[in-house]
Amino acid sequence: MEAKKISQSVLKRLPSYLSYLKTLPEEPGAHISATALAAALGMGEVQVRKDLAMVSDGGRPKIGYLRSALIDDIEQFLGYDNTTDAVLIGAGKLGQALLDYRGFDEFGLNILAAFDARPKMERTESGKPVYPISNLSQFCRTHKVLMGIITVPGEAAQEVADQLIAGGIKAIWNFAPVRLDVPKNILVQYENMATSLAVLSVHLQAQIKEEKK
Amino acid sequence: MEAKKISQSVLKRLPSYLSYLKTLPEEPGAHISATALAAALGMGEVQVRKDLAMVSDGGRPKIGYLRSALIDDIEQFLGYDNTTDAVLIGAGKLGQALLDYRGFDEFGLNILAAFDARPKMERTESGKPVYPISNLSQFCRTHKVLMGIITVPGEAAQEVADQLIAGGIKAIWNFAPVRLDVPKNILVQYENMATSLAVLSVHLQAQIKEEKK
DNA sequence: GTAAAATCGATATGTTATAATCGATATATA
DNA sequence: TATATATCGATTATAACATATCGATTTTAC
Repeated sequence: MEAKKISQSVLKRLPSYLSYLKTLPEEPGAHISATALAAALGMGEVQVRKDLAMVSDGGRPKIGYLRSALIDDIEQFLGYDNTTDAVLIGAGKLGQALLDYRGFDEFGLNILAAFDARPKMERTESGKPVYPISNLSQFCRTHKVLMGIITVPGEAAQEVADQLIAGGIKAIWNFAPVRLDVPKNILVQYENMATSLAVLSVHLQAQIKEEKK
Repeated sequence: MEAKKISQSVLKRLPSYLSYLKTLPEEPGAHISATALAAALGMGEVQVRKDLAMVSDGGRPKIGYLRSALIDDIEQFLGYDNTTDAVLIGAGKLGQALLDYRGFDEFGLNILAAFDARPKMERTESGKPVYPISNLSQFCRTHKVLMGIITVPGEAAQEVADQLIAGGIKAIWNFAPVRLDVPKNILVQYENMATSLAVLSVHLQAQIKEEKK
């Protein structure tokens, strides 16, 4: 199955399928239909079928997809089968939470080390080293790191990004609440709590208004 | 300016405008044009104009929008002018990071207290109380809390959600990597790191492939 | 062996979001 | 005062996306 071009929307739905499939028991010959998947996740069955058709080619009528094969297909498509190395900058609470999160290897993500302007410790709880930020771009170059995770305060984020790019990084996962100015071949994925809050807030306002009626 | 219905996409862009506007100097009579905003954020100027037209009505040709009025309009639209109370469940690293984040009041969000299955402390660094989870729904009812923030491990998330709903909550901000089963008048906003990772991962795969050529 | 049921895949339709174009308006400058 | 310029706002066109419908295929049950 060779990918051509995939829309952002489809791409963002794939992890849901994957995570649901993994909750299912691991019976060797177990199959699952697009219909069943759709019902379980509360989505349209046509959409699920179309999405799966993008990454796999194994659906059989009356049977569905072979669970294990489907998992492999999605993981391969998402590139979770080969691990990518990353560095994290900003060893505050949020940074440590990410550093010690054990679930990332499931996504093929391996955080090599953390950097901080003023390291308070040599290693995190899970044993990841914490270096001073001055070594950052050097480290990225020598270890051929492709991804940087930014968890520093907003004021420092742009400078960190610049150093990451100088170190040869190709993608940035940005938790700082600022927009980064980067060359256009660098992908920045914003983990934007503000947008989530906006959605929630507007919903709550509407609820409150509704109740007053 | 009374809102009718607004699309999710527009809604999610509004915080960007707001945050950019706030970085501008606070000169009393300062104006900003939709064109300038678009250029600064790297977006299409038409889209910006349409978005702003949804929440404000003050654009004047050759002048643009009055900065302060525009900020007020967006904030009012997003409901950031009246604060909503929230509780947070799961006082691990991520939970503490959110508890101690001082930026939430800017969004009208006020976290009253944290709950944990096994509280390790009475108060967090910033002085927020940490209670045992058994008091959760009682607390929500007596304080009329409308929003719950879930930062527990995936296995515990559904049970926490049930208790929140029993306590009368209307919206859930879910950081646990599972889909929650809730009544349909309850809004669940997923803070889904997996989707972000998927986007990043696919981009990196493409980059690597590109380089090999 | 045949019929029924269920599922896939493809095509078609409708809806929504994005982008482009054009005229109107207000300010600044000559 | 008149003209040029920049910006808004509305209208229209384009594209992406989600949803619905249909036929083909395969398994199961009788």
